[in-house]
Amino acid sequence: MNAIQDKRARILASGTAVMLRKGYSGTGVQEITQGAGVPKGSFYHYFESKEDFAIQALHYYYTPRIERFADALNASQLSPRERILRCYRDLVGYFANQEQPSHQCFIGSLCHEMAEESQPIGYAASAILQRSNQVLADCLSEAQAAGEIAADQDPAALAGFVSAAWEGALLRMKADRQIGPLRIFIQQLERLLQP
Amino acid sequence: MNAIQDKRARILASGTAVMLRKGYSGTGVQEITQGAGVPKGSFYHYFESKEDFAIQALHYYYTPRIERFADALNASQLSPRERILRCYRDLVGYFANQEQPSHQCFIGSLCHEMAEESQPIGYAASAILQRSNQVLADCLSEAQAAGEIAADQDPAALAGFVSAAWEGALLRMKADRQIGPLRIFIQQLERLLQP
DNA sequence: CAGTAAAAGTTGACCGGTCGTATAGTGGCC
DNA sequence: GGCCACTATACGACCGGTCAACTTTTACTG
Repeated sequence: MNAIQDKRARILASGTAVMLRKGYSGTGVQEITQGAGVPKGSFYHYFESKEDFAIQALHYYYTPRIERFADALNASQLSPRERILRCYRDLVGYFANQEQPSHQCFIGSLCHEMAEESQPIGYAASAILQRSNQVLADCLSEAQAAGEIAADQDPAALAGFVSAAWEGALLRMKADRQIGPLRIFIQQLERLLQP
Repeated sequence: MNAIQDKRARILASGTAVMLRKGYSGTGVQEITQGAGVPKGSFYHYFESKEDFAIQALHYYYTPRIERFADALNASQLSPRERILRCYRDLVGYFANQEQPSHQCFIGSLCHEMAEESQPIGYAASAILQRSNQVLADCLSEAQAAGEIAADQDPAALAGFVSAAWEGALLRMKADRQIGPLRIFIQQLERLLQP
């Protein structure tokens, strides 16, 4: 009972890590199971296919992250606007502390590679992005009610724009290998979140 | 002389198209040469390796695009701000006319997959993004001089932010299979480009 | 309980293919 | 005949996925 959960989790952990680095096509089932220390045959016992695995991995990876994101945006003594800014500033700080700024956006890489070829993966990715968007939109709505951002902004639309811009900034950082794009993002975000 | 250029170009054209759809790892050398109608053996006569090919393909694909982008942003009777907006509106219009909105961002997908694993690809991608950025920044600078956008904005930074946001919007469109994210981008861009 | 048979869970050897790449050769031109 | 741009072929490695065989659990019987 616990054992099967354990193996499944180990495959998920190992596979997510590898896919994060090498992408979907670049990752072999063998490499995943090897990293997890389980026989290759087990992979297809716990997952229907590599595609199915990727979908499970997406949820495995993002469920706790979205939860933490929501916590950071909800429970705080700061104003809604400041909570959002702090969130992103913290993220930038995290990357700034790396000697070689690098980041693998799991959902971004999976989308680019597979959203078109595989509808199920596209759906899963879309659902996760939507959930994350909702969290941010709720906080923006709160900020709007507090008069911290312009009243004529649609919170959901603004949330989508901010998420997209962040995604793009991460990609740019990856290419440039420096956090300049993230600093620009913060600077523009501050400007965007104004009454 | 012409023949070798022709074959090289055909490999580039075919390979770029395939990689656009399937990504770097998902594309086989065989598939590329098959699509180009040349023997597989020829591939390594014209390109050092698959990695080298990807870099050449990046330039092959983006050089004319950046040129057209620059033309659209330079030679026009419209104001700089309107030229930028029209550019992006046209792009959105293009996607809106597809029954199934889809887009493959070559550079985005290559970055996600390879920017980290392969430094040469990362460099090439970074250089192209920078060139594209410069074009937009120049136009923004012009708009600023004309008093169309806020004077305290750094044109280069703003250009980077806009590009990143566009990139993210495209990715989101790909996952959602609808152009909502692009419409949001336009709406926020209009707001961003204001005195 | 002990014994056992059926069911469920687990796995590694193996499948047909494709991968990126090296190289020995081919055919045509000086 | 010598040269060289070009390509057919072969290579070992690895791909995602299958499945028969093995092990463990479960359920039931005497």
